[in-house]
Amino acid sequence: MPRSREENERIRQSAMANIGSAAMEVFLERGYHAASIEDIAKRAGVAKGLIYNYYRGKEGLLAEIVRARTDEIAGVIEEAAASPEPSEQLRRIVEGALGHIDRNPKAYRFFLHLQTQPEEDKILSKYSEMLNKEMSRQFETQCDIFRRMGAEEPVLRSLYFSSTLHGVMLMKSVYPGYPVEEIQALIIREFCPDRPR
Amino acid sequence: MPRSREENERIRQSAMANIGSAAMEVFLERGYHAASIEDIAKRAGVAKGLIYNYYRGKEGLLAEIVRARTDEIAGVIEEAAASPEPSEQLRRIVEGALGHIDRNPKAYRFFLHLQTQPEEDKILSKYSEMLNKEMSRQFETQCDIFRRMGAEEPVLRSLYFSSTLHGVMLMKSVYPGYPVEEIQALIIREFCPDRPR
DNA sequence: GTCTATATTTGGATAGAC
DNA sequence: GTCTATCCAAATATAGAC
Repeated sequence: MPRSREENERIRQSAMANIGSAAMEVFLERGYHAASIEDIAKRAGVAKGLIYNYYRGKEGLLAEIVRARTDEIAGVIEEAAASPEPSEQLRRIVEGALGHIDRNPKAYRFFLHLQTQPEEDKILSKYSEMLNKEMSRQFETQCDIFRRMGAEEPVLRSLYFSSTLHGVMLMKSVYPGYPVEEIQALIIREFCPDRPR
Repeated sequence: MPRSREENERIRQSAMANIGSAAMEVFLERGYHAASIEDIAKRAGVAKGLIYNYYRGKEGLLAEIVRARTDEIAGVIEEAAASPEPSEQLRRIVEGALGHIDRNPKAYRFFLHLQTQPEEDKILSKYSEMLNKEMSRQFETQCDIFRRMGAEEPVLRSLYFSSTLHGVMLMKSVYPGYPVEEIQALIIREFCPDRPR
């Protein structure tokens, strides 16, 4: 007796998710170029061939992962924007960004690895581009926040803020024992003035 | 008539340097994994086979480049240490680091790409390790500087300083129009108090 | 000392059986 | 829907001629 359509659909969904998360794991562990389809198939417990049934190939897998990441970045902004207070918004950005990286340092490392890909790499630079674009959006919002806080040079200040924040994320993702908590406090003290004054 | 030993030696030196710098160029342009020996040979204007006469292979070429980089890092510290004034030392570190990256953004990007290589990549993580070690040395010196400046928490402050500095380098190497000059002024204002007080 | 030709390996992708 | 077997391209590395 043939499987029902619903049953098939469920199987497809589950297989696809399974392969997707296996790919995520292997990419984080090995990096994009060094990761092989073979590895991913092994990790997912399926045959190589099956992967091509669900994804366009290695690049298709990456595309999926990058999309998930941009969603995540957008989520942090959205979270921050929910507050009416600019100083509080900034604090949420800091906490959102550092909290996420603290939970999963390998992920940020991977994306950083991706973003530092040489531009000449036509395949990968496309995805690096996507990440940059999302970060640009975040940056715009940030500039607004600084404007509303009455900064003299909001854009420059926002840039300085971003630099610091990304520097911290970078260090955290590269050096295991990095004390995020303390540093986070420093950033907040530096950039987020207390409301009551 | 056979060539003299000196002549041979000269030719060897020159060929080796030629290949080495070609490798550097191609690595910066393409990244380690994507760069092929073929590319490097073409760039150097020699045959593929010859490269193996001078280097152990692709990895040997990378080793050479990383060694050059660690020397460069050490150079910045040395330069800074030449000043007796701690605040001035710090300023030299900032200027040295940012100056270098401004002159050659691709290089920093490449090394960052290398350092964000997943740890599981046994081959590359070795070189990533070498870079980290040199940076640790730099960090130690930095802590001393902050100590001598009378900071309350020199290590934490040094860490924060490094984070900011590397964040700026990261942004500069990824975003073309990044205004290093202005940001550099901000850092110096923040971390390097004027001597006369 | 350098080149050309070739061996070897690896990994992405496809075709067809079950 | 999944697997096995195979193809094909690319790239590292080596052998041997000049």
